[in-house]
Amino acid sequence: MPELPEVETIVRGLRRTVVGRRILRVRLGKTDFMDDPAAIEMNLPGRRIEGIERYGKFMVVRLSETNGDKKAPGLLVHLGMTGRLAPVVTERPQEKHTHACFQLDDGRDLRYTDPRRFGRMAFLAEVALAEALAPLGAEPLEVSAEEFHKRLRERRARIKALLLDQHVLRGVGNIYADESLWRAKIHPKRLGARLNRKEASALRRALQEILRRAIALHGSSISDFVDAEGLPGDYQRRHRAYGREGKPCARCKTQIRRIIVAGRSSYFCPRCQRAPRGRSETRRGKRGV
DNA sequence: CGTTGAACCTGTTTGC
DNA sequence: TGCAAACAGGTTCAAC
Repeated sequence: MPELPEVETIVRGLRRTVVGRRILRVRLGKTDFMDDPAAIEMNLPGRRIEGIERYGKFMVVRLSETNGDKKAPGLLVHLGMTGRLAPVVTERPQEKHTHACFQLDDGRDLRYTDPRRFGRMAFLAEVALAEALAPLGAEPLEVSAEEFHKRLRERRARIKALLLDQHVLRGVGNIYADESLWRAKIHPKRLGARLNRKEASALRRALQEILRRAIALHGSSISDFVDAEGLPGDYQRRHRAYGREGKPCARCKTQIRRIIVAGRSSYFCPRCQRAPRGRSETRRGKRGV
């Protein structure tokens, strides 16, 4: 469900609705996806939510210090595929798959639900938070053209794999990778390092425009994604490649195809997005010397 | 290094 | 209708 635009949507909603609130009490359900559930239960009550930040697909709920024990502590949250984090009135019955319920001081709970439990949750102090986020790559909306191109040239994987690799860029997932490749007319199997400056530049621009637009429309709601206020996103109606197998390309009417690249379904237009030629980009490299 | 496939877990959709 | 297979917005790890 959640890629950068969806996480950004949630973060913005939470900033408006829960920052400043104090956590009174914690109730946990299944905890197998949490780093240290006991630490969450023990450390959150009594702390105030100071702010919420996004790093790629991660959210950091900044918490107040208590008696100087933990320095600049925060709750690190990743929504995985099906995670949701939203405030609801305490009276509301718990939805199925609610694994964390943080009772706030204003009659609401901040609840985390996640059927598949691919998400992640951890209470961490300043240093541990920084360590957890350090391996992440560049923020797609901030990366310069030069750095973007450089990061692609440093690696020898396919462009689709690079876009999905959170160590290269943070926050891009399967939908926005395919959408940006379609827009930039680049085949997902191309080697990232072989994109020329113009192509890299076009891809960065496509990615940024798509992400900005998706954020403006509150993300893509494919099954049941809803923001902090329970509203679905609208960007799924703008999808030009993702999930459109067999449907006509919006540019040339050729049927969109689905192939597996980097282990993920990849949708593309076989006419607009030319396949890499020769063996060089599909196999090992040049023939034996 | 890079790729592939499997694993983690549950729910929904598709196909026979 | 029923059941099984395929698939899902993500990440990680073993094996090649």
